[in-house]
Amino acid sequence: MSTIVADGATAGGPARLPPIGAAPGPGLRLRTIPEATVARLTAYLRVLDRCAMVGAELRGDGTISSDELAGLVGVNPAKLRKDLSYLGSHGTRGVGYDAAALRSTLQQALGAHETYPVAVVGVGHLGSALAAYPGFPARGFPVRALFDTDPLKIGRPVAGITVSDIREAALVCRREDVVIGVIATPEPAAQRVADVLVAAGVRSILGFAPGQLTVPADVEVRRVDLALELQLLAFHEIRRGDVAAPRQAVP
Amino acid sequence: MSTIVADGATAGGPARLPPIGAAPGPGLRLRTIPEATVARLTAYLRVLDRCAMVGAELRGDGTISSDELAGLVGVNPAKLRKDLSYLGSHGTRGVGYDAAALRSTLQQALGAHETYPVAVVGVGHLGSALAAYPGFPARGFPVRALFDTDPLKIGRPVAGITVSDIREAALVCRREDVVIGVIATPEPAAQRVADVLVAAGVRSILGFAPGQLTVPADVEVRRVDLALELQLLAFHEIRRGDVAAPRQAVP
DNA sequence: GTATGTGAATGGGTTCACAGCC
DNA sequence: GGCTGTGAACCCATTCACATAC
Repeated sequence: MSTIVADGATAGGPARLPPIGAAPGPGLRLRTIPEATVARLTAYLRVLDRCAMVGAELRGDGTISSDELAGLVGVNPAKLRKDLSYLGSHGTRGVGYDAAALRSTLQQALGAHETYPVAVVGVGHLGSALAAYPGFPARGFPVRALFDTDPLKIGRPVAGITVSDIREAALVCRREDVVIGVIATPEPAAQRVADVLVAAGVRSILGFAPGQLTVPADVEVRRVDLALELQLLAFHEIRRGDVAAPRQAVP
Repeated sequence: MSTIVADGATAGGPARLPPIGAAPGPGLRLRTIPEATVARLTAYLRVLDRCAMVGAELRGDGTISSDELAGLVGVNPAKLRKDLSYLGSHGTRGVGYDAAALRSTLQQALGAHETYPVAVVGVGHLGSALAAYPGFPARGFPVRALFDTDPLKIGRPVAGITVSDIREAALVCRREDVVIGVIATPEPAAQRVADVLVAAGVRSILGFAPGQLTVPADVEVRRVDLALELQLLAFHEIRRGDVAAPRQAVP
């Protein structure tokens, strides 16, 4: 399912959307952007951030071409241009993109200026690691609450955050403005936890347990299945014939 | 010489499945199977495993219909049938699939009877959690080696495995028959670690660091970008307008 | 009647190639 | 000259609908 975002210019597309006259909110127009594109936009922003910090990798005049940026990110230049065109972002033909302006546009479109407090449910090995994962706060996702059911864990600090009883989820999530819930519990508890998070008002969930989660339609769920990733790698091994077939099971 | 760049996106990657002629096992026809299908096949197998253990959820005669199985997994029945058709798996029209036979077919196709030893590089919070993650050995991926560069960690046991010096990667990987390498280091070290793993003979890599990894063409890389998952969830929040309106912008 | 297997239709996303502008 | 922006072609994946088989 694809989606939407801010835009200023009318880009290509089968049916060109009429320029929205009276924008509802403050100043942002909406168009649909493929999710795959959104994922890459964050990569572009990340690289531009790094360039901005290092102050290098772009030319003296502060511009960068689609070829250069695409090379840094590792994608096809045409894809990058099409991605950026969804934002109506204007580069300069014959020159490239103004790095600072592009960075600002991306930040705006991705909401990178905002902060999205996160709650992690399940303070086992994985949950603890996520609580301490530096990449989350670094990209605007501070972990502000930890939940568990284990009385031995509740009340104790993990990665600087006191573990709360899952039964207080509604209270704590409201207090901490939690926007995203992460489920790092064993599989059997995952659905129950999802229900609790939804009841607590969380409408975005990242789950690490395999198996489906049933949630209301207005709740967005993403799943990361770590074992599945290994399985897909293993499948390539099989296909290569690398793994010595131990037993020959032939029907 | 030819190198390939690991493509970033979580879902979007073009499943390149070259119709390599290396005839695999006899009897099993491994044509090109879409990667998305492979992912779902593992889900089907997982559900069938659970049914087999519980002994329930399937009818007295040991059959299960595409509607039933699809319902349990949470996918479209037509999709399930098409997925299974890639395996040439024969159900019985008017009846359904023999659960035991289907399970066996899936195990065979996915190599689920095999074991794929894993090495985790980077014994920080995340690496330690992965070393202890029960889902890995449960699905045939025992973690057999841990690597780090920190002298304080080397030689000490984590999750029952002694941490080795990364400089001994080649030796240890060969000794432990490591097939898959997992990179759980901070971002700056990721590329170096990938090089080391490749030199050690590992041809399947799962990376948790954002940013691209450059590896030889015969090495398969998958990436899990945890912060990106949150970013995509956040994007949906923005689209919904849930998050307090981003401050006015747009020149 | 019931449920599979599969061509056909649909839709999303990537790549190509070139028109348009600097 | 160089580089962006974008229609069009292409490819992969999902969904539909129905002929086929039990």
